[in-house]
Amino acid sequence: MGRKPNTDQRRAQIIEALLGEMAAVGYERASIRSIAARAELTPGLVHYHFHSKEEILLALVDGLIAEAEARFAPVLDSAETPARKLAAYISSRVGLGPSADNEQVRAWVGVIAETMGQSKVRSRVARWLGKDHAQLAALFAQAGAKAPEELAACLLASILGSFSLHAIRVNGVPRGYAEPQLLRWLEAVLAG
Amino acid sequence: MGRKPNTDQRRAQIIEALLGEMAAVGYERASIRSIAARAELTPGLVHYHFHSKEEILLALVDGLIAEAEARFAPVLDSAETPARKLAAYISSRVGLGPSADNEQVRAWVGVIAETMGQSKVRSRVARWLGKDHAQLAALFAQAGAKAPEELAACLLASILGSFSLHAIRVNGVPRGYAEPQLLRWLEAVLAG
Amino acid sequence: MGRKPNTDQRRAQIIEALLGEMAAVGYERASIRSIAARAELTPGLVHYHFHSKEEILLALVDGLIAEAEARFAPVLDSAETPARKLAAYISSRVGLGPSADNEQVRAWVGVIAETMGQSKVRSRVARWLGKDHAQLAALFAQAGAKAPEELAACLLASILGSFSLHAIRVNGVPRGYAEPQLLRWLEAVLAG
Amino acid sequence: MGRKPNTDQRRAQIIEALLGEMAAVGYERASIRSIAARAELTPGLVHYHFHSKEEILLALVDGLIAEAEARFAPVLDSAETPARKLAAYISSRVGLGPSADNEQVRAWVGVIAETMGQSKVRSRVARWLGKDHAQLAALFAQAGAKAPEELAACLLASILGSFSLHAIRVNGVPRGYAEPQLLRWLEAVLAG
DNA sequence: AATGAATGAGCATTCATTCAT
DNA sequence: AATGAATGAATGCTCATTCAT
Repeated sequence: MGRKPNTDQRRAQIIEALLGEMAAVGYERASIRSIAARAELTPGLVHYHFHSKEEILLALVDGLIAEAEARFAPVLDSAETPARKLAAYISSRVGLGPSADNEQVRAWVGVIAETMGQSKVRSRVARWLGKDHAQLAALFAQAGAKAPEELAACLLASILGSFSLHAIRVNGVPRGYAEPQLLRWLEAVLAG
Repeated sequence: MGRKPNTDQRRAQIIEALLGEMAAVGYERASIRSIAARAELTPGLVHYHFHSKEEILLALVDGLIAEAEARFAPVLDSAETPARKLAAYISSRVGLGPSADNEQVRAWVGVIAETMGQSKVRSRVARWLGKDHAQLAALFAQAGAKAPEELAACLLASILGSFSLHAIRVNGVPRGYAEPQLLRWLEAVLAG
Repeated sequence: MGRKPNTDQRRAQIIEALLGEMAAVGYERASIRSIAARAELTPGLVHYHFHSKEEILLALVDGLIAEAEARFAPVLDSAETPARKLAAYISSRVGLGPSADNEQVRAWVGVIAETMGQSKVRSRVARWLGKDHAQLAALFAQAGAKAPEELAACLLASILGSFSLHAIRVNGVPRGYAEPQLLRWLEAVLAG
Repeated sequence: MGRKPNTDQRRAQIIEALLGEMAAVGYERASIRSIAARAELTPGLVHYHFHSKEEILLALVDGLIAEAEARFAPVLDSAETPARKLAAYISSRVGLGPSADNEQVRAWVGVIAETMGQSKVRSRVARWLGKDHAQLAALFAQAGAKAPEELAACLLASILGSFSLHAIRVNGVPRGYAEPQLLRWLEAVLAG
């Protein structure tokens, strides 16, 4: 009857290891060896569970996207007004708490960079951000704001940028600045 | 007697080629060969003018920073109030026009990613952003805004993020959204 | 499950190939490619079994030293007087017979040269020769010879030099001169 | 009328620089650049005065041989008996004094190693040592020693080996051991 | 499912040498 | 005589990937 398949667990292990490597050294400098070492596996086994290095990256990207969506979806439903939904979006993206995962934020910066040279990564990320953008623009429109598409873009940019700023570790940048300031901005924008 | 040095020109050529490669495929996938090919030089000559690949990157980073500073410095002096200086900063960073260089923006995204794995790149970028952050925070303070350091960070993040968003080429994001929306945000924030 | 390791055999193969290359062209001109070709392996595999070229050299040096020691150790114990031990030492080093390995002698000359630029090689060789020197000096002292440390040095030098002379292939130098002449010298020195 | 040719001086400068580099890192690791730097010249100029790197080495070898011969020739004539001539030979080769040139000794070890891979170097060194060997053998024969050719080989080996031992810097080896011990050996050998 | 050997292309870099000035 | 740019082959090494066990 063979042994129990553990593919799912192994894949998760490997994806997690790539996340760590990307946060530490970036995608290109993460080798199959170093990923395997971090996952406490052998290099051969990594290729048994993933056809290629790119495939691990794509799985990681899918996972990061799914997690981000999972953080927003429940609040989206419970918030009642467009304004509250927008506020919930902001909090779900940059709010501190268990989600303020250093490695994940750094991995995102790496993913964004890979976006430029790897079309499959780009198409996944662009499709997701496009969807988010449309949703946010709709909420801004429902809330009666002017130039809702520009506002949505501005919000997305601020969030992505806060990841970069965090990754660069710039001196003088206060911790946890993003959520209150973006909420303040949201209020002003919806008011005027 | 002897041959006229042309190192300055060659170095500029090579740096420009790296800029193009980074915009196209990122730093790690830019090989000395591809850089040389883009600059129409031989690989050996690249190493004659630069000790290492990292050195080219550092020169590129220095150049990008110098250019960004050169765009802001003149307007800083001519603007008379802190509010106008902040507005000038925004325009100098994200304003469209001859400076809206596609390649440069994409190169910046690559540089930010390299920030995570190459300490020399990080220290240069972080030092520069730290200086900018301090300057912006001071201007916000002079303009009487609350939480000036957070505002400065928020502004920097929005700018960096607009580069990422641009590089990813997300569907639905309107062109040139950043300048008007950031100026709108600035106004609101300074109004109180 | 899994594949049987053959690293030991492969490493031996590679070390042997370096020995041959060193005898033929010296260490610096022995490339990983030429070593691999001689061992009938691919260059990548050489680096799979050895981290670096230097590591192969160090393994070779260790092997040469171990072999030299293995040739002397048994006779050391069976010889009964200091004089006989010294004679045994000479024979074990320069005696003709199955051990008069042309390649090995030439490799030694290469190793001695590498001693000058590679500190790890030097420290290994110097430590071993230092031990031998001390042992020889003690034996000379026990045999009642004057200036035992000088004699030990002179003996070591004569042996090393015989390797060089052999490698250079000087015309007129008779084969197998070293053992009888060094034994003759030993007798004279112990006599008076 | 053009400038005064300084080729001879430049060539001497370059040869001297190679000597220093060989003593420091060996022939293969001495690059034209490093040789030029040591000679305080430009790399291009090195190739103006020497057609190739090998040519510099050959000139250095010729110089080293000429110097060694120049040290022995005068004493050879002034010494009256074969025994004294042999003693003079030993002193001229390993005697301390102004001739105990560290760099030169180390360079010799490097030359001997190059002997193995570069036939032109080998032929020069082998021819010279062959001449010396014949001369020494003749002197031993005139002095009535048995096996003069073996003795001559043994003497040459002892001298070459003392260079190696010096280059390796073995702990415990007393300074200046070679001359007295070789003279002692000479006496014994001629007596018996 | 897992191991570790094996491959071959590619990498940054070094270097002797040539050449225009 | 001298400089410094330019070339192209070679080097040690890394790495994703494949494969036998």
